[in-house]
Order: sequence, then structure tokens, then C-alpha cells
Amino acid sequence: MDTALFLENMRRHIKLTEEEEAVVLSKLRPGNMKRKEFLLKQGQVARDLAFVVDGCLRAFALDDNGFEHILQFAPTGWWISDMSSVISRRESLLNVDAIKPSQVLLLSREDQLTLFDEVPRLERYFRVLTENGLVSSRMRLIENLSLTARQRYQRFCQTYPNLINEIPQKYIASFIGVTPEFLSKIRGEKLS
Amino acid sequence: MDTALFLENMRRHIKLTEEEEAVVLSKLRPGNMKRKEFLLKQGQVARDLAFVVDGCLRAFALDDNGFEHILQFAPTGWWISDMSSVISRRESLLNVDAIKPSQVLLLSREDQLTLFDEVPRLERYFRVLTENGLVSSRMRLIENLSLTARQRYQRFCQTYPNLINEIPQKYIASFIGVTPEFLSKIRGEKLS
DNA sequence: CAGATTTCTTAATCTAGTTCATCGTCCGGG
DNA sequence: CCCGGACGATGAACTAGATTAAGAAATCTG
Repeated sequence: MDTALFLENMRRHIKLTEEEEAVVLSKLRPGNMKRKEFLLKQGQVARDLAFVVDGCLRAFALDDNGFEHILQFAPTGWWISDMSSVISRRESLLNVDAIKPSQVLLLSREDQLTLFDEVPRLERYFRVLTENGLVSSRMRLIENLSLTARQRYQRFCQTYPNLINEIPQKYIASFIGVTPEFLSKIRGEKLS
Repeated sequence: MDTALFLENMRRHIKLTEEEEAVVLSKLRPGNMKRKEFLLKQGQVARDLAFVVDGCLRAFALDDNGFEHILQFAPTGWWISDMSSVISRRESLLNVDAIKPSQVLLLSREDQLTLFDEVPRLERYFRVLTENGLVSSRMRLIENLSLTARQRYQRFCQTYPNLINEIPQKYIASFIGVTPEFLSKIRGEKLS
């Protein structure tokens, strides 16, 4: 399993010695996921954080009518999980699965906390990730309250330009909060 | 200014010695706010966290059409601010003002960080508050994606039963993401 | 207390987005 | 190689909620 991408990502935030990096790597468990394979189902307590080395995962909630609402995509180079379940050790409201065949590096909460003792500088890396999660969650809330579907789609295209042609369109619809039919119509308009 | 409410709130999370509590209190600056007075305007970097001793504040975003979208209410006993501006020291996207005449206790980010050194146990108190902020921000996102206006209003009534008769209805409309006219219609229905 | 301003209600009209149904296409697996 | 199931496009009918307007009620403010 290729850990170069992970190291590169971490080095962008913190500088560790080679020994420290080795300690961190020793806790990462590589894994392969098939399309539609679950990393986490709602009702479970989330144990692992996942770093996506290749492929793409998603986190989504199911509503009372069985509709999926995607809260986050995690393409190559992103972390994903249900942070609030991990933190609180409460049952997760979210599901996480693979949109396409993917390779991930898993880190259990337990190992993460151990690492914080062994490699204190690591704490900053994850603190920044958590803060970014908070900021982007709040941004999405603002955008959902204040933008039209068309604007949300444009915003999506700006934010995830790589994903647009990588993943099925219905997932994009679910992310921006419209039906697949309506997204199809929006996209039709833009060609005029 | 009455600090009993704040102490009670803090004691629910952490146990400090009397001396430590005194140190914390020494950094809190009491303030009075008139209705519609601003604590924070968008574009500024948020410097202070505010604990509401009495009254009620709100945090809201303005969209391109000048409409307000309320992200959080802070009635008596709550903290409010734009955490992501405080943390990142970037310009805030949010406005915070008083819905009614209010009394607050202000804590600057600078003093907060100093306190973390002087009273390390305090860090847990604020970490929990931040985590709760993350959880509730994510909950609201899920609910906005998956509930109807009527359901969001019911949820609001459950979550903030005290506020319903305390604040103007148009603020509730802005919080749940509908027009005041439509909220009025919803409320009319329920009497049948 | 009077006038002004803000807030709430009601009702008619309008529209963004949903629902449902149908059809063509694209694959991935046997 | 072909066939069954997912995916996307399209269109007609429908609905939740917005918009506009106007009057009634409540609440500042002097």
C-alpha cells in the first residue's frame, strides 16, 4: 500500500522526524474497498478514521423516507468518518461507503490518542482537520439556506472540479440537495 | 454583573478550585447590549466569545439579496461567537447582534489562550463546547436537507421551547429557513 | 397618550423543484 | 456476446413554499 500520498498530505501541515513518521505509519492499517462496501453504518459507534489513498468514499444520512443525503465526499487525499461519533463515542447517524473501488488507510481512535502522546506534534494536524470540518459544515449550511439549486451546483463544480466526471450524477444531486431529474434539467440548461 | 450563572454552567463540565475560578472570572468583561446592538459584524475578525447572562443574541449570515439567515440563537446560559473566525483569525462571514436587551460576559481569544496555560483544566470546558458546536451544526445540515418546513418548525419548538414566546416570530422563520408569511400559515394550521 | 414603525395575518398568484412515467444508453457479469 | 440492471434524459402534472400586497395588531418613542 502506497503511503507517499499520506506523508505528503501530513507534511503540508507539520514537520516530523523520520522516526516519528515511522511511528505514525505503523498505526495505519491499509484496506481495500469494493464499490458500495461500507466503512461505517448508522447505529454503530465509529471507531476508525479513513484516509483515502485512491478512489472515493462518501458520508450520508438516511431520512425517514429512505432518501440519502450526502454530507461529504472524500476523494483521493481526504480524510473521512463521522467525527462526532468518533469524538463522543455515540452511535453514528451517518453511513460511510465507497462510491468506487478504493484504497484506504485506517486509523483507530484508540491508536490516534496513543499517537498524540507519542508524537505530540501530530495533534496539530488533526486539530486543523477538525477545524476545517467545522468551517466547511457551517459553510454548507449557509449555502443551503441562501443559494438556489443552480447556484449550489455551480459551487459544487468549483469545489470538486475533479469529481464531476468521476462519479455518478445522482450522487452530486444528493449532495446539493435536489432530485437526479432536476439536476439533469439544470445541466441541460447550461448547454444553451 | 452576575457571574453565578456562568459558574454554574462551567461547574457542570469541570471542577476548579476557588482560586482557579477567580482567575477565570478576572478575564471576563461584563457588558450590556441594547436591542439590535452588534457584537460582531461580518468582515471583522472575531475577537471575543460571549456568554449570555441575560437576554438573547443571534448569529446570522446575509445573502446576496440582503436576506438574513440565522444560524444560532444564544439565550441565557449560552456561548456565542463566530468560532471559525476566532480560531482562524480570518474575517467573519457572520453577524452577531442582540435580539433583546442583554447582558453578556466577554472573553477575548487572547485571554482565553492565556487561561489555557494558567488553568489547564479549562481547556476541556471549551473543547466540549466546540465539539457540541460541530455536532449541532451537522445536525442542522442533515435536518435542512431531509425535513419539511413543518417538521423543522416542530423540531425548533422542541429544541427551544422557551424561545417561542420570547422572540419575534420572524426570527424563528429565518432560523428554520422559511419566510415569515409561510411560518404564519404553518402556525395557523396547527390550531385546527 | 398619539403617531410612527415594526410585526403578524390573510389571501391571491407565481415558481422552483418534486413526482411519476417512459425511453434510450451504457456497461459489467455470466 | 448479450442481457439485465443501473444510469441519465425528457416531459407532464403537481406541490411546497416564495412573492406581493394590504390591512390589523402590537410595540416603541417622544
